[in-house]
Amino acid sequence: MSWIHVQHHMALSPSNPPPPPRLAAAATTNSKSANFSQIPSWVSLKRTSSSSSVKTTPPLQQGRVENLHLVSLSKQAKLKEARVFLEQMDEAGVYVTPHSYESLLETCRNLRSLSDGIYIHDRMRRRTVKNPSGFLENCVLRMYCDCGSLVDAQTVFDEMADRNLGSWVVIMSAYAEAGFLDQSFRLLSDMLGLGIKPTSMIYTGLLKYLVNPSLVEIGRQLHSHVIRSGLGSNVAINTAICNMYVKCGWFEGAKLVFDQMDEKDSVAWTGLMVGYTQAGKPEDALDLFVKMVMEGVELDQYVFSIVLKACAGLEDLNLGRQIHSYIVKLGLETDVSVGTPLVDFYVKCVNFESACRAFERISEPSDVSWSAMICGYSQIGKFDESVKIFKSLRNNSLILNSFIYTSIFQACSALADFNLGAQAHADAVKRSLISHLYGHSALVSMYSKCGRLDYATQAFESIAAPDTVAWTAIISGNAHHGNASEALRLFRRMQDRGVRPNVVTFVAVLTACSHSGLVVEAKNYMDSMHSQYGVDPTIDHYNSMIDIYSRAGLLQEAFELIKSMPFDPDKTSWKCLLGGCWTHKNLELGEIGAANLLQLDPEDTAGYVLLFNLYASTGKWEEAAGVRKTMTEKNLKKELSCSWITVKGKVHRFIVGDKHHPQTKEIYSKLEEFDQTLMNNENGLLTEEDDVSYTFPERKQQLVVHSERLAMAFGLISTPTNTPIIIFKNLRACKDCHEFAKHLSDITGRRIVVRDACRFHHFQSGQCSCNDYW
DNA sequence: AGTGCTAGGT
Repeated sequence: MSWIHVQHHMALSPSNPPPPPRLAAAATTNSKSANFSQIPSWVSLKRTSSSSSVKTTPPLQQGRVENLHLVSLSKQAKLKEARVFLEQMDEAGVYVTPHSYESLLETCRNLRSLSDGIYIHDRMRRRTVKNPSGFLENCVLRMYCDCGSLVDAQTVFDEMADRNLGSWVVIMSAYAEAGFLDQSFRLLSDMLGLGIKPTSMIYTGLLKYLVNPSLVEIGRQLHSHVIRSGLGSNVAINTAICNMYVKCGWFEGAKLVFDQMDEKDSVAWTGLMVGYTQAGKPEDALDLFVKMVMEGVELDQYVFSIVLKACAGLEDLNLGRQIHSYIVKLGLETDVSVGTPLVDFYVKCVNFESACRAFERISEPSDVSWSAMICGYSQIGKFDESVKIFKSLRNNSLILNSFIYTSIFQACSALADFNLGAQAHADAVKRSLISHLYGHSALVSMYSKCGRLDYATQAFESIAAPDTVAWTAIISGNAHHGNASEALRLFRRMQDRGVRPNVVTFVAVLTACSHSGLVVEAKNYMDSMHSQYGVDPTIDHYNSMIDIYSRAGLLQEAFELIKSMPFDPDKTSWKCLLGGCWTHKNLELGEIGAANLLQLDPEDTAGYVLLFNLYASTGKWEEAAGVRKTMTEKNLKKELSCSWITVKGKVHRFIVGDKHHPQTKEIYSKLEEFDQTLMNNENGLLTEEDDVSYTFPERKQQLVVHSERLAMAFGLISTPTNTPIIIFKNLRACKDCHEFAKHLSDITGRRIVVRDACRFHHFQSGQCSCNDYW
């Protein structure tokens, strides 16, 4: 039994749509030559009695249903099934129509599946398609080009019987896109040699791949050729030339061409504005917009998207609002291509409420619109809202893109949510939605900030060609985990690979030095930044250096640097000095530091705390009392200290002296097992966790357990002994708790990781990775 | 035919 002898009828007409494919149900009664077991019943043409009654309809073309099924498989991107089905059609001798081939080739192109494309092409040559039309040949050609096999494309092109202008466009553009401009131009001269007159498509196909400053000379030559060939007034070509010049950074050329265009529509204007905006000249783009409006050019949604981007670049809230009202007047604010950049504009101007309102007006928000909102929430620190959007998009099977995943990795970094971060990572891998570099760098940083430097390293190693940002992420990760030597080794490896460090890289390098007390090395990096790397130090670098000197007790050097650096010292500069003065008990410089700090910000709580400690540690109790009094008068309250730990995906938060946790009893009794001399606060200093009233000497008996210890104790009783206890806290670790963690790691044999506001501490066998230097 | 918005590292 073969299909081609079976009658066709109306089963597939619109009024009687086919039932959904029932793949398994159809696997029944086929015999002999062809095995049709995988064909849905509505394709195999065995019909029941009811169908034979519709005899009035003329039989459709033989093989029609099979070809429809083939096209349907290909449209669903089921190329594997399509190949199996093709073979069955072959065996049954069913003709495959050119339209089916066209559809299959298109799917191969879209999926970039060269192997399937080769298979289809082979089959076309072997089988029925003896004289393919020029159109179908072009489909094959385009398939090879899009699948990246220019060699095959060239062979097809050379052997084409029915070459048309489209064929030339396809192969020339493909060579240009792949960077083989010499081949494109070789073909252009072949073409001219054959007396074929190129159309505008030929030129625009080439011009769009010349948008690189190094190619501007070639672009100029092509431009002059275009003029000589008589196409100098073609709008499309001139627009493309204009785009090429502006994206090559040759603004005069672009303007010249633009001004000489007789007719220019919004596309030409938009292109030029894009060029200016990308080149960091948003003002010029906005000038063009004003001109455009005055000349009465019709404005479309694309115009507004780029204008809003320009406004966002300038963070010009006023101008943006004016344009917004213009958009509303034109009734364009519900259009997703206008609404989305509008949301982004308000986010960039840190006006989240307006962003929300703009978002609400979009009639059909796209994944890009949601992406902009996710960024907005992250920007105002509402990372949990970002995560909420992500989860609801995912649960509702809405479209997600690599931008969204990148933002979610960032949110997980900020929330230190390892579980969600790892889940999102797996999810993104499954959907092939990790952006090549952006996503990977965000992953490196996410894993590192979640305390998993091992995963961060793995994520980094999986990047084929890490760029400056990716290297910086892994260097910074090692720096914060206290692996200074590894950080510096990576810094050298980066340079060996020819990747240039930038300002941020040096922040990471100095951070590594700072956390390990590498004063000399830091000084060398600082000195070589400008001379050797051409990177000018910013105040952040100077502050790092001040911090390094101060921690090392080189307070005079720190002070000299503050006075001599080419920036006005900011709060951080003085705070670094003051911190060092406390640790190294230098009253004189400490008072200078505190005076300057409190002059810059009289409300800086940390400044008072440091000064209090400085006085207390040098026995100046009267002065210390004065500081405390000032704090009370100013009603300065410290940020509430808290520590948290994730157990089985649930976050357990503790504050100082917390007794709210359901397992409070077990937690406190666990703590009592450990040495009482390691209770906190024994030295009477004010720590980050303490309320001022608890820490005064006369009150020192009133001990309150720090949040960090509560979290550690809870970790001990609720996690398996072979796993590290990972604690996060919002403030810096206090010295006593640090000692306590060392002690705990020693007697319990557990690995303990504590991330405080500055860095990670890895405790093992009574030692900390920071070597007590932090 | 030629055009747009969203993302990484301190």
